[in-house]
Amino acid sequence: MYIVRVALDIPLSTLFDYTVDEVVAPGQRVIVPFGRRQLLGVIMECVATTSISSERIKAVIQVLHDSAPLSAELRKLLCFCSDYYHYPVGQAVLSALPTRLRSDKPLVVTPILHYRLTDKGGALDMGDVPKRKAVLRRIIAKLKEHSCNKAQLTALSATASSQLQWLLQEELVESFEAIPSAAVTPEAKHRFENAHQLTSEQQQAVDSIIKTTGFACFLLHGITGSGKTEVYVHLMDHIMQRGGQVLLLVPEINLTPQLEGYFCSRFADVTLVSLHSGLSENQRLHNWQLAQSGAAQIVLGTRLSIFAELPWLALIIVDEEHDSSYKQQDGLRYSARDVAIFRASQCRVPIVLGSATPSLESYHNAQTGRYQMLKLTGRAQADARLPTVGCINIHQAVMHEGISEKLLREVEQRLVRGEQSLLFINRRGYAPVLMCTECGWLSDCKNCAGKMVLHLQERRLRCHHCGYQVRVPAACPDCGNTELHPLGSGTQRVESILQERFPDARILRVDRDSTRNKRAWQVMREQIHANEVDILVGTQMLAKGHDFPALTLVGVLNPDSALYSSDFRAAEKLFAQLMQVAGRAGRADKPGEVWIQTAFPDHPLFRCLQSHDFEGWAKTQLSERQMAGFPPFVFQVMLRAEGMIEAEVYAYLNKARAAALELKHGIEIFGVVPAVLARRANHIRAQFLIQATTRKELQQFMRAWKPLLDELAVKKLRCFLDIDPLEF
DNA sequence: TGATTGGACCTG
DNA sequence: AGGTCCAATCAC
Repeated sequence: MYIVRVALDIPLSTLFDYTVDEVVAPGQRVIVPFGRRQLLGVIMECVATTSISSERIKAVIQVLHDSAPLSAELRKLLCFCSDYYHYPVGQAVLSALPTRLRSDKPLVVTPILHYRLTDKGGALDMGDVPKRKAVLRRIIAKLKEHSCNKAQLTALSATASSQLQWLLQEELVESFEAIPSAAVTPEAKHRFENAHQLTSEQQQAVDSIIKTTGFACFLLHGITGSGKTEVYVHLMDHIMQRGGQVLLLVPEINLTPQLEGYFCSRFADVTLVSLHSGLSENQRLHNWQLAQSGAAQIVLGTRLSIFAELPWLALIIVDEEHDSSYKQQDGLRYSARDVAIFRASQCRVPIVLGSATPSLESYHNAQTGRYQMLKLTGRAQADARLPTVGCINIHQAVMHEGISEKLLREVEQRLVRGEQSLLFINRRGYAPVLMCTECGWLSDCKNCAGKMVLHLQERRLRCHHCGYQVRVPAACPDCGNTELHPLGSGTQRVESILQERFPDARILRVDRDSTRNKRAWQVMREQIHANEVDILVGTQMLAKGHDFPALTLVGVLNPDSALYSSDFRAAEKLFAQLMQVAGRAGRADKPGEVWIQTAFPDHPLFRCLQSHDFEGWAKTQLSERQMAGFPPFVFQVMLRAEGMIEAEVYAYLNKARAAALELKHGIEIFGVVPAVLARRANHIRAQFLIQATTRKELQQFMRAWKPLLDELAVKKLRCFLDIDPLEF
């Protein structure tokens, strides 16, 4: 008879002890009785004794052998996260598993179909395939390199799936089942397409990283176009030569198919898998197991892939490390970048944080010597120039409904020259609020403290916080006045203004509304690349990744709200975003121009942007942060609560705050304040902040405070702790 | 009078 | 979380 300590998906910070009569290993999945029900759990420890009396302890119902046990390394990582983020250990463990492994239903492994050329297809000469069938040619070319799964092929184009059907019908391509292999040691069997000569800066960066043994954290600070990806490729090659696995984190799902295609083209015969929430359950499990068995040499994924098991992990890369999507905003509120650093140190492997605009946290750590700074200052293609950046003072310029005459002229020039323009505005919909010209009525949401956004196309007012929508009223609901006036502009309004001014221009709007359909964004990217678009209007979606070679003009419409935001990170975020969007312009042989419409053309943010001076910007920001006592000079935790009754929310937070003050830890405890959106979906939201000058102090305080918090917990309220919060 | 509903308590 | 137990409240 053995005793095991089991992690269960229960919001309690303990493990549960069970007896088991067979020999088991930690990390195995088990089914256990829990109250009246049965739950799936993971064995975290095998122990000799328990404090649970023999009458109360129950026996494991079944030990599952259909999946490999979680490694000690991953279990330790998850325990660290549970501890650091003060989140129930069982929920932390279970939330890291692919959904199929969290269910107590037996695992039926449905094989993933792969595709390869038949003999008939292999005999096909590229000359036989019509030039006009570009997608078909790409599929065949890809399959000539290696077999692919469906996801890899459909990533090539929006129409790839129907072309694949045709190829199968014609028996040029056949499918076969890929069986997840048993544990393997990766072999250096790949062929490396070393297409580019590294610049000396790139070579130096690669050399510094590969010469380290054990843990080291590098901040790869490289301007857009300086060839960070090429550094990654060379590092990966080096690691894979030695039989190691590489974990590459990227901020968004949208970026994985392109990157997956790119790395596959650089490394023939490499097993690369992606991990993100967009995969089917089956595919996700399959890829997870390929990583776990060691068969996948490269794992490319979003934040959740930081919990992938990699027995031969030898390098972690976090691309665009400043990106806030690395922070999970519900449940286990982890920062994948920070967890990655912990994981690298635990595994004694190097980690590379890459960015053109590092987070001030990382930049500060590099300045103080905790990380090693590696700089790429030159563009990889020597002839490519940085875009010129200028400001248009909106108080001195001739404006047409929010767009300056100057910017419109610039757009016109691009139209004449057959080049593309991009107008960047971080607001979707037609106008952010509708107003009555008579009585001043505003389109408030009935469930939230926010305003309903006017969507003219759909003729709806929509709340972006709770999803509530109504038809646009014909008259003011308060006074009956029929003159309702849209205030401010969003992407839809900019699109219609441009269409009016340039009736013949092909305008494409890219925001969450226009790309809601799964395929839509990919179709649009293809249109942009095929030069079927003259003017792009879009939100931050357009700023991330993706080169648009014909793009030579970027206009930024109203970024000023970030300059006087209550969120101390708003300016940092804006700088990164503008740097990124500016990087879209003029990447090929044509120089790019960026025009920013602002009321504050002399603001240091724009000054630094004009001279492409990240370092100057970072230094002014860091000294401001130091004076104000903000991160990265302090470490924070936020306690938030939401509930239907305002008094209950505040009563809970005030009690929690009193308990914190009572502990007399000498750390800073701020007052209870309403959240930025004080009411959302009819729930009152409030919060308070605690900060300390070191992580250690904060964690010591948390260890004393957390049990008191658990005692205060009220069922009717949703309460949660956010360690190292990014949003306020 | 039984039926419904909400809160406290517990899970090994 | 989700289930159970128990008591207050409700409809007739």
